[in-house]
Amino acid sequence: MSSSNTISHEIADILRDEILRQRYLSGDRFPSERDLAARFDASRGAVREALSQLEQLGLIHTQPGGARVQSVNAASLAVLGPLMALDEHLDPLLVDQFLQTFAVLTAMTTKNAINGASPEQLIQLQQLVVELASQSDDFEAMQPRWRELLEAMSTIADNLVVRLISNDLKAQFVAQMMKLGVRPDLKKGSIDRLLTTLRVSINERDGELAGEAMQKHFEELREAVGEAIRFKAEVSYKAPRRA
Amino acid sequence: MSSSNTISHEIADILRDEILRQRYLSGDRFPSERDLAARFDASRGAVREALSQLEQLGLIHTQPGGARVQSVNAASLAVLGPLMALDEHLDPLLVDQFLQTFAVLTAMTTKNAINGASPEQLIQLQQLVVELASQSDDFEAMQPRWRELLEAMSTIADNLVVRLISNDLKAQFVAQMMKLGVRPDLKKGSIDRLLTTLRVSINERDGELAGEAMQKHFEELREAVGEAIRFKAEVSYKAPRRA
DNA sequence: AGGACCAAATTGGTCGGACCAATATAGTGC
DNA sequence: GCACTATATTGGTCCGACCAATTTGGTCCT
Repeated sequence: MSSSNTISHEIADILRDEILRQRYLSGDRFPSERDLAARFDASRGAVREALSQLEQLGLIHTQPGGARVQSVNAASLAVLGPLMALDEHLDPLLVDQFLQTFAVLTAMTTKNAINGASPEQLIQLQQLVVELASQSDDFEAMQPRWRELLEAMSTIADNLVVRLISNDLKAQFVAQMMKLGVRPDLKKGSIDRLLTTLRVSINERDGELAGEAMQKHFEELREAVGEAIRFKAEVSYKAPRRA
Repeated sequence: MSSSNTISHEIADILRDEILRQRYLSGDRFPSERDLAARFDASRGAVREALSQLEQLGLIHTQPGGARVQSVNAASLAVLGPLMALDEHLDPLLVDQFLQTFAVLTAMTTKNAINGASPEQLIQLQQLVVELASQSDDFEAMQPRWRELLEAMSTIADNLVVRLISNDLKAQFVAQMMKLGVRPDLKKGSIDRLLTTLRVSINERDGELAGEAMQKHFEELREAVGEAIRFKAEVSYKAPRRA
C-alpha cells in the first residue's frame, strides 16, 4: 500500500506486513525465493528485489542455504511507519512512545533553533508564531502553519541526525493519525500558553525556555491523543466498521 | 565495507558512498542500470538489487525512464553510519549533533527506566552501577559494562521507537569512534559524580534526577569528544597517515 | 543409542538474453 | 521559438541456467 506500483514493491509490502504481524517468529526460516515466486506468481528476480528491501529494513537476514526472520526489535527505524499503519486501530502504546520521543527531539530542536538563529531568522520565527496565534481556535486549520514552524526551526537548528530521524517518522505518523480521524481535544488555553511562551522566548532569545514549553505542550498533546484513541477504540467496539 | 561479500552489496556500498560524497548532485540523473552493469562488470540483476537498496535508503528514486538522485537530507536514518564512516577523519559537527541527539534520548530512557522498573530490575540496575564505579578509573575497560547498563535501561524503558533509532545509530558510531582511536579525555570526577547520582536516584526511584545527570554527563562527553577529534585532526595534519 | 562423518538436495547469488511499457530525447513542422 | 511526433533509452519483469554455500538426511563407526 505504501510503495509504488511495481510487483517487487507489492511483494515486499505484503511480506513486510506479514513479518510485522508476527506471522513468522524471530529465528524462523523464511520461505525460499522459489516458493515465494510460485506463491506470488512472479519471477525469482522480482522476489529477490523484494527480499532485498526486507533485508535493508532489518527484518530478514539472507544467506546461502536460507533466509531467517529477525526480531522486529533489531529492525530499522523505517519499519515504524508500516508498523503503525498495520491495522485500522492505532496502538496507543506505540503512539505514546512516538510522541514522547518526538517531544524531546522537538524540544531540542526548538532550543537550538532559537539560540542559534540569525536576526532575520528570529523575525521569521516570530512571524510564524504570530500567524499561528491568529488562528489558534481552529485545530485543523493551523496544522499547515504548525508544520511550517517546525520545519523552519528544523532548518535553523540544522541537525542532520534529527532531520533524518524525522524523515522516517513524521510523514507516516501524521498521515496515519489524520486518516483514522484521531482528533486530540487540546484545550485552547494550552495552545495559547505555548504560543505566548514561544513569543517571549524568541524575543529574549531564550531557547531553554522555549524548549521546556514545547516539551510541556507535547506532554499535554500525548494525553489528549491517548484519550482520543481510547475513545475511538470504544466507538469502533460498539459499532464495528464495514459501514 | 559495511556489508556482506556479495557483489550487489559491494556495488551498493560503492554507489552509496559516491552519493554521500556528493559526486552526484541532488536531482541529477543517475547512471543507467546497463551502464552500471558495464562499469562494475556485473549483471543487470546484481545492479538492480544494489539500486533497490539505495532506494530503500532514500538516496535515489527510480522510475521508468531513469533514476534520479535525492537529497541526503531526505534520506533514511540508516545512512548515518555510512556517512560517518566516509573518511578517516570524523566530521566534528556531525559527531556533535549525534551526541546531542543521543543525549536527550538516553536521558529520556534513563528517566523512564528508573521510574518504571520493577524492584528486581532496580536491583539489577543498582548492581550494574556499582560494578561500573569499581572500575571508573579505566575508561576503555568500563565500556562493555557501560553498554550493558544502557542496554538494561533500554530494555526496561521498553520504548520501541527509541530502540529502533538506536539500532541505526549506536553500533556504527561507537565502532567508528573506536576504530579512529578517538579517546575523549573525561575527567574521572565527572564519571564518579554521574555514578553517584545514578545510585542515589535508583535508590529513591527518582528518574527525573537520573535523566538530568545523564544529560549533563553527555554534555561533558560532547566537549571531550569534540576536543579529542580536533586534536586528532591536528596530529594527522602534521603527520599524514599512510605510516 | 548416540555421535561423527559424508553425499545429495535445497537455497541464495549471479549471469545472459529477451520483451514490454513508460519516459526522455531528438527531430520535424508550424 | 513552440508544439508535436517518432525514435532511442530506460526501468520492470520474465525465463533458464550455473555455481557455491548451506542444509538435510542417511550412513557408518563407536
